[in-house]
Amino acid sequence: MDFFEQLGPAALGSRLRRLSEQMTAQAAEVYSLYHVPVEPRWFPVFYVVATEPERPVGEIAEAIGQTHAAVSQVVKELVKQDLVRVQRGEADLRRSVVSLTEKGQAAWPSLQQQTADVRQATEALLTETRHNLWLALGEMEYALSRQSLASRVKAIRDQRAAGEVHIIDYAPQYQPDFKRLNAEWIERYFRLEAADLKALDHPDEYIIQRGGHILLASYQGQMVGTCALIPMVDATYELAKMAVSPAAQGLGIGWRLGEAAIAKARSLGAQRLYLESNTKLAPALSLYHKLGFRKTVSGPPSPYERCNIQMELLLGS
Amino acid sequence: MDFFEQLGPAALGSRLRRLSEQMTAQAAEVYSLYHVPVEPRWFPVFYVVATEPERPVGEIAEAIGQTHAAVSQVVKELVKQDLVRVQRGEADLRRSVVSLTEKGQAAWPSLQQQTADVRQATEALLTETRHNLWLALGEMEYALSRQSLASRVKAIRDQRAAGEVHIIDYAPQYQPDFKRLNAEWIERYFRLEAADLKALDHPDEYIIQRGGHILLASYQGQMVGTCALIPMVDATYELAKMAVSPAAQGLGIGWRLGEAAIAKARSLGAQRLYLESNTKLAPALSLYHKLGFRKTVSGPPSPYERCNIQMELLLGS
DNA sequence: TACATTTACGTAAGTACTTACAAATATACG
DNA sequence: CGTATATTTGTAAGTACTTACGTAAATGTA
Repeated sequence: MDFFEQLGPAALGSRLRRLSEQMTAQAAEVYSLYHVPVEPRWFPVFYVVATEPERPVGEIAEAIGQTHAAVSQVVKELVKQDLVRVQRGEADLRRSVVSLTEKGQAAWPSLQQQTADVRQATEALLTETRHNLWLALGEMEYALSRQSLASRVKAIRDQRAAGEVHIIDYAPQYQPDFKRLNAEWIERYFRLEAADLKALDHPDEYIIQRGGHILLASYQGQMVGTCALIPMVDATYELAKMAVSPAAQGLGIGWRLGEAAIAKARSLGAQRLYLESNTKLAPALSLYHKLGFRKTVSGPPSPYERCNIQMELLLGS
Repeated sequence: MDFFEQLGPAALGSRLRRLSEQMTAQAAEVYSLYHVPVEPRWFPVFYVVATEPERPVGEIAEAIGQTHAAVSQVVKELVKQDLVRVQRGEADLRRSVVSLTEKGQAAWPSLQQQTADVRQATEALLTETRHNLWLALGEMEYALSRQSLASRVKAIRDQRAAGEVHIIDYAPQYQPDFKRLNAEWIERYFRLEAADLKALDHPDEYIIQRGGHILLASYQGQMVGTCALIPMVDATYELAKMAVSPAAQGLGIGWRLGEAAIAKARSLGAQRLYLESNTKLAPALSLYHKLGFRKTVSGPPSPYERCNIQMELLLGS
């Protein structure tokens, strides 16, 4: 059972489940000790109905933090046991208003007694420990309500990943990566056009030798992103061939590439960046917008079929 | 959601489950963040197989605190995903030895990375709170391993019940209770005999007026137990008509009645108590033994068919 | 060496919830 | 006032485990 020790808090979820299952099993024993005709899993619903009568299913569900479906099923059982009765709501016929039957009323005092005993036992248990589980649970729920575990983990991963992402300049040996990364997404959404193949197969000839630049992003020893700057007229560069591998998306690599490309453009004396894209590519457009690009209509006609939106970023001086 | 506040620690189990479900849901999100072809519920098994290769199913189950059936099912899934491979044990053909495939090996580093990130996030989360959940869980598991919740609750209930159990002397208005309590168990195990009916219907005539005594136990306003002392020859009294209502069993009422009867017999100058019972009634025999009764063969023939064992308790002087 | 018992495992079914979907009723909107 | 949308509930199916049970292999016993 050293699994939990080895893993430590990374197994917090599993450990919580294990203890909760243990408590559930214990609860079953406690119930058999008292002679109450109520099963442990019915308790929350029964408790709410007993303390606040005439509640509809939905409200009970909200009170105990379960779904209406679960409550509906438990109520069905309780009706079968003749512990509660269900009536249509008076004002709203959709509602199922639940209240105790005579048998339910009769069972309530014993159940209250049992609950009081369990509470006393648990409270004693909690004072036996140095770290109070009840308070810890409350604090943990509060902390998670402020920021979920998933987003906390993501923040840590992103921070770690940032240190492992490197933006490097093109070199001929990267041509296969450059082609693969671009072909991957183009073929997913559109189809490769002749203009694509020329640039992807011969980036040296069609981009570098014409005064352009290509940047690549590496992560954990693999090439996971690219983008290119291609000179146009009037101190304008086109930002093109922006691609990030699906396996590396969500790491902010597009942003890093974009920023690096803008910095490179500035250092080349560019006054303006221009790009073409497609409105189907929502995440890409949102990235461009965050980088400062805005929609324009002044661009030249595109050689690519798939382009239906043009954007620009004025760099000032 | 004031259900948990109202109930307090009595709802500890439910609250644990709720948080564990929340964590499970968060885990699913975390997994989708990393591009690992492993589902959250596979993790424990995968982890053990990755860190300690060539483990049979049973050992994996023990390490992660689940049943072998659960592990068997997860392994089946993992085999379908080509993440692990199963071989027959070399020395023991019953064993299913599990090890990682190449694909599993390939997924392992990412999973390790993810685990490290989750651990870091959770550790940060734990230091954010005043009461450390991880330590509290450990302490709670330890406390429960020393004494289960059920037995703690039972101790509290018994203590409370002891104050509510009263042993009182017979009065004519208790005749229906006296009859009901005895008839209840006799009819459950045997059948009512003529000798029973005489004593149960007319205790005044057949017991009290012959110098005998009847004790009753009341609990929460109800009569839940009886026993009788019937004079025999030679300063011997028969302990008879011992009965405790099934709904009140486990509260030590039999013990209280027995002790009261022994005290009463002493005060009457009895030198010996005698009783007849049946070997089918194991709990009753164990109670008599605890009260000091021992098996004997010296008794007179019983007027009751159901009796096949005789016991006595010498009171000394 | 034969036979009963124990051990290891897989499969089926149960459990206590969930999500997904469907039906009935209530409300909003032109 | 009719129709679209929202709300409330019940039912079915899924989930991630469990318990129960059956089979095969190993072990103990006479």
